[in-house]
Amino acid sequence: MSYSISEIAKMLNVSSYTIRYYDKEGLFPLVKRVNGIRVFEDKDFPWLRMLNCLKNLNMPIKKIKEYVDLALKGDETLKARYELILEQEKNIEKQLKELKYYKKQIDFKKAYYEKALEAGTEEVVKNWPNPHATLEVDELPK
Amino acid sequence: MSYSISEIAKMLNVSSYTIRYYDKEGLFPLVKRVNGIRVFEDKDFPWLRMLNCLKNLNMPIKKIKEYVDLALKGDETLKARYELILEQEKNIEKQLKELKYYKKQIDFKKAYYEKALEAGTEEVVKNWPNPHATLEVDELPK
DNA sequence: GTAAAAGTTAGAGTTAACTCTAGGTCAAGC
DNA sequence: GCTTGACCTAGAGTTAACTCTAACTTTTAC
Repeated sequence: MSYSISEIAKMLNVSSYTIRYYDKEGLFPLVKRVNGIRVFEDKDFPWLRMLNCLKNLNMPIKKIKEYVDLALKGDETLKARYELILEQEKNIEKQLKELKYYKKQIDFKKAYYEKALEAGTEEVVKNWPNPHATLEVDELPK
Repeated sequence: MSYSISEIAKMLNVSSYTIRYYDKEGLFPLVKRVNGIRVFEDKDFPWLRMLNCLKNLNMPIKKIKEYVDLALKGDETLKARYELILEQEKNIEKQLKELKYYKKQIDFKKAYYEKALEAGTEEVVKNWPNPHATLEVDELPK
C-alpha cells in the first residue's frame, strides 16, 4: 500500500504543510518520491509511529533529527540511540510525576469552587488551607 | 515577609525577565509596588502556586490571563472559573493517558535496543512486531 | 556619599514550529 | 484537450514565549 502526504497528515493529525516542514527538516530521509511527489509506504509506518511518539513527548524537531541521523549511520550508533531512548524514559517519568502533582492542585481547586458555588461566594473558602500548597521545587512558602 | 522579583523568579524556576513579561501580560495585577519596584508578599503565594501549576500544564499565557480577569471580577464569575478548572482536569486526564501510552512505545524501543546491543547489530530486532504499534488515533496501519 | 548591584521601562530581537503564498507540475475525469 | 484538484518548491509571514538592550532609578554595602 502507498499513501499520499494528505493521508499521512490526517493520520498524524497535522497539516500537509507540517509534513512538508518535517521533511524539509530532514525527518523523512527514506520516503520514496515518484515524479517529485512523496509516496509513503507501509515500510515507513514504524518510523511514522516513532515520530508521532517523540513529537507528542515534546521532543524538539532538532533532537528528533539527531535521532534520525544516528539511525541512518547504522549499528555503530546503537549505543547513542539507546541512551537517547533512556533519556526519554526518564523524561516521561518526570512528566508523569509532575502531572500527578499538578492534578492534586487542580482537584483542590475544583473542590474549592464547588464549595464556593454552593455558598454563592468565594469568601467561605478563601482561607482554606491547600494541602498541596508546596511546589515540586519546594521553594515557595506555604 | 516580602520578596524581590529575583527571589520569586528563582522560586518559579524562571528568569526575572520572564516574571516581568508575565507582569506585562497582566498576570500579576495585585502585586504591590514600592517606588516602582515590585514587592511580592505572602498573600501573593497562592496565586504564584496556581500560576506555576497552570503554566506547567501548558496553559497559554492568554488563557491564564482570562482566568486572572475572571478572578478579578469576583463572585459573579465563580461558575466560569469552575468550568475552566474542570477543563484543566480533563486536560490532565488526557495528558496522563497519552503519556502512559507513549511510555509503552518507549519501553518497547528500550527492549529493542537492548537486544540489538547484545547482538551488536540491529538486524536481529528490525522485524520485531511492536505490540504497541497503533496510534491513539488508531489510524496508522500496524 | 559613592560605587555596585539590582531594580525599572519601552521596545527590539530571537527561536521554534508552524503556516501560508506564489508560481509551477502532473494525473484524472469529462 | 482542458479543467480541476492535489501535489511540488522557495521563501515570506505568523505566533507564542521568552530574552535581551539601553537608558534610567533605587537600594545596599562600605
